[in-house]
Amino acid sequence: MLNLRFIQENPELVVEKLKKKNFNAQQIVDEIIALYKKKNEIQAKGDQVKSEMNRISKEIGNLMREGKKSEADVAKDKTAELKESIKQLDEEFAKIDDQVFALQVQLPNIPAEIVPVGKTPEDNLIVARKDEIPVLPEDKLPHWELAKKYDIIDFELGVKLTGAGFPVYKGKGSILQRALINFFLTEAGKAGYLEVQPPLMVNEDSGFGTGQLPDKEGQMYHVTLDNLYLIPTAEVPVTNIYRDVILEVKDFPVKNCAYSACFRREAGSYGKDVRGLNRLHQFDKVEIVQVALPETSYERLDEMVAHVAGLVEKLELPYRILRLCGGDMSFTSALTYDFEVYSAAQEKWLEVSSVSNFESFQANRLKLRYRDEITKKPQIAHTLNGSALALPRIVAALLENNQTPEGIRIPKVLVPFCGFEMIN
RNA sequence: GGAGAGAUGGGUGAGUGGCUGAAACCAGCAGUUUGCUAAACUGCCGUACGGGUAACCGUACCGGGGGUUCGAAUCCCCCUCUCUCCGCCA
Repeated sequence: MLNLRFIQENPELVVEKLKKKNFNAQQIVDEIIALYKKKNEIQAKGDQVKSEMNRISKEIGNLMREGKKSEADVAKDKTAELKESIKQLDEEFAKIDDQVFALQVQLPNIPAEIVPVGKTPEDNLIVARKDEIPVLPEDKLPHWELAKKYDIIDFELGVKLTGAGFPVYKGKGSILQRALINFFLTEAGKAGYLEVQPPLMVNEDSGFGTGQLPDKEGQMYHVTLDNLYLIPTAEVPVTNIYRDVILEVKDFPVKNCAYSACFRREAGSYGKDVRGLNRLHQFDKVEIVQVALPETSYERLDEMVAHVAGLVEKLELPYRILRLCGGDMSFTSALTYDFEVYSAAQEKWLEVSSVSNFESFQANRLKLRYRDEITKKPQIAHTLNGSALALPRIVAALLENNQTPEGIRIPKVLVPFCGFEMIN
């Protein structure tokens, strides 16, 4: 959510910058400014009337204490009109306030200066690549076939228990999952992230704080009986730790990591792109989250990107890093880097991580602030997060790229976590 | 699920209709004293919106929403959450 004052003071800038996200903000911004002006007028008027009301009330109190009941009654007569006026102004104010808010939440975050112009994933900018594609035998298999061959992931069993997109990991498949989670958390810990285990369900306030609600309600599983949402990513509970918090400068940088299962409805996505592990309703992910000072948040973003790059390197996977173009970025992000690994049997790139700086967009909703050392006033902080990493597509690439006639080779770095070197 | 108690500023905790945006204490910040540390003393010390270059001023906020009243942290209603006991249970 963009700051109201900021919109009001920089309307042309907002409209201009949002064009990069292929978003025409002109009308919304115009309406916001008109309403904002009106809102201020009503507030000024209301505050004045309330001030008068408070003054009379105090006077009545004094008169009563002095026993001047008849004078107090005279004063009381004056209040009826003021009271009615306050009621009307309050109602009008609330109405406009709601209208402004409804418009405000429709505006996406402003993209950073270096975000490439573009509309589709083709316009994303490849900023780094390490893409020596492994040479696989003629009879190479996609991961869903390998999963069946070695009996490590059972998609049909998941359908029986729950439905499509809820696979059952078995034996070495299950151990591989556990090993990856442990590896990712260990690496994050080494990089200074404090590990947390968050709840897997969140309330509405949390959903709003990170931007899932109200716009993307259909993406989450909703437990209606208790009005809770299954988290689509640990970003939601972990970032919301800092909702309504005022940090001190000495608290920075704030770095948290968390493993969680993630739940996504993925309504409307079917077909060959969702085969096997490519797109699931439930999957595992280790997330890294940072709260940063505005002036250093882009340094923190670079640090996070470097951390994620280190992970895919250690897993010996071909990868590339994309700087997302305006049209492919999320609503809430100011700058996003996607990581893709190459899945050599499917012969396609799979997104395994998305690392973003949200600047003050989430923090505004979260009321996440820090106390400025000089002015001592609360200022909006910046939030960032990234996958480090999401498991299923990593597993898909590992299985496909490391298949050999003898079985599937486990990358060296994972062997101590797995306890075996081959899946066979 | 049943019964009861409660929700006040960073923390503890006072406050049953006006002099309370809120005592006191602790923590924190600035200063005085001090050879250093400690202690003592003095002052400051919530957030948001609006106005003002600023000092500051106005308004709102004592879990959330509504009501009574000239006036509500305080009285009434609804909701949420927390705690205690009982039941159930990993």
